[in-house]
Amino acid sequence: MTDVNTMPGHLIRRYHQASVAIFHARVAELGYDLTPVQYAALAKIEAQPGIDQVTLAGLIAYDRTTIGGVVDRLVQKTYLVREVSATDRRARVLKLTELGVTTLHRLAPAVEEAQQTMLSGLEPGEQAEFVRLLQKATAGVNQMSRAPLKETD
Amino acid sequence: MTDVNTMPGHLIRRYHQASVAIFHARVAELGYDLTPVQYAALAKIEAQPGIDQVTLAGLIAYDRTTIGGVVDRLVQKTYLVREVSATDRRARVLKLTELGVTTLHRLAPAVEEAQQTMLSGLEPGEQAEFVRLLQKATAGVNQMSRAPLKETD
DNA sequence: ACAATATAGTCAGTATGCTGATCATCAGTA
DNA sequence: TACTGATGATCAGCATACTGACTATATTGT
Repeated sequence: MTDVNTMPGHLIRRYHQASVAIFHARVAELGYDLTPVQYAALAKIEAQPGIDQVTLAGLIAYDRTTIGGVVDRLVQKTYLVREVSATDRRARVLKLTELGVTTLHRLAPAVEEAQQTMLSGLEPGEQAEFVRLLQKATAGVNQMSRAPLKETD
Repeated sequence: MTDVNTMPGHLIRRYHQASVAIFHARVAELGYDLTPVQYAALAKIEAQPGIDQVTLAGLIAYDRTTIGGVVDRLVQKTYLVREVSATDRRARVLKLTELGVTTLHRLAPAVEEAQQTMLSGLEPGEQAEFVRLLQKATAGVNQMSRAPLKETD
């Protein structure tokens, strides 16, 4: 009898679910309403101002269709500015606003705490090993996703 | 500089993404179009015929709102029958159809293979340890999800 | 220069998940 | 019995993700 609750795929789904809930709770405590995906996008755009949407998607392993909506919402919240690229009129260039930068820095500690909370079921000694294996396992299946990571970072 | 690509939350999102893609690919090879969530629901209903939606949701850690739509689609595909409970007119009782049972059994090997593929980035020795840690970590954050697992199984 | 191809982005449609509200029904109690 | 609260299910609305198709613009090859 193969119980779904012992299958990696099902465990991953549940863990992801909880991880999003934890992130949301921490961020809400500070009075913000940013999703993990939105946060990751902001963080990457800060690191590489002027990045276009497809490159951004590659750097954080998003689907290029999804990124459009994410950027829309961030622009709407005035964390971002999206402009047509001067060198390629197909491309949209992304930059953080001042509010975007402030928000990102203000949320950083809460995001770090959320990561710790996600690992709180493990012994301190197990946590590092788990993250190592998670990185390795994720790297192993990277190409099987529609939105693989492309680290030209 | 804390890169999101080293954060557990971000890794688990990516891993989940790939895991769904792998599942979908394997199932599509057999000519089916079932999602991981739909498969898990079918598997649990087979194990407990006549289960109601809330109990089902608890057993596989779904949100009770989500389960409605999942069941809708499974009913539409004629894998399931949903009837008003004889003992509690609020509740909907779920049972597999013959097609549902056949499909479930036909997909089982592909689902097993998908689980193996998800772990393929790890050494054989690491896989068991990873699954153990994943189970432990997931159990540790179970209560922080809106849809915690309730195993009265 | 022109045709073929590739790329950036969007749109429509579908499936999970969530929040918060509502409705119907059930169970316990005054 | 009538009231109160709890519970099963649904609905509206939003945010990720996916598929597949489409437009506009660049690039490449002849």
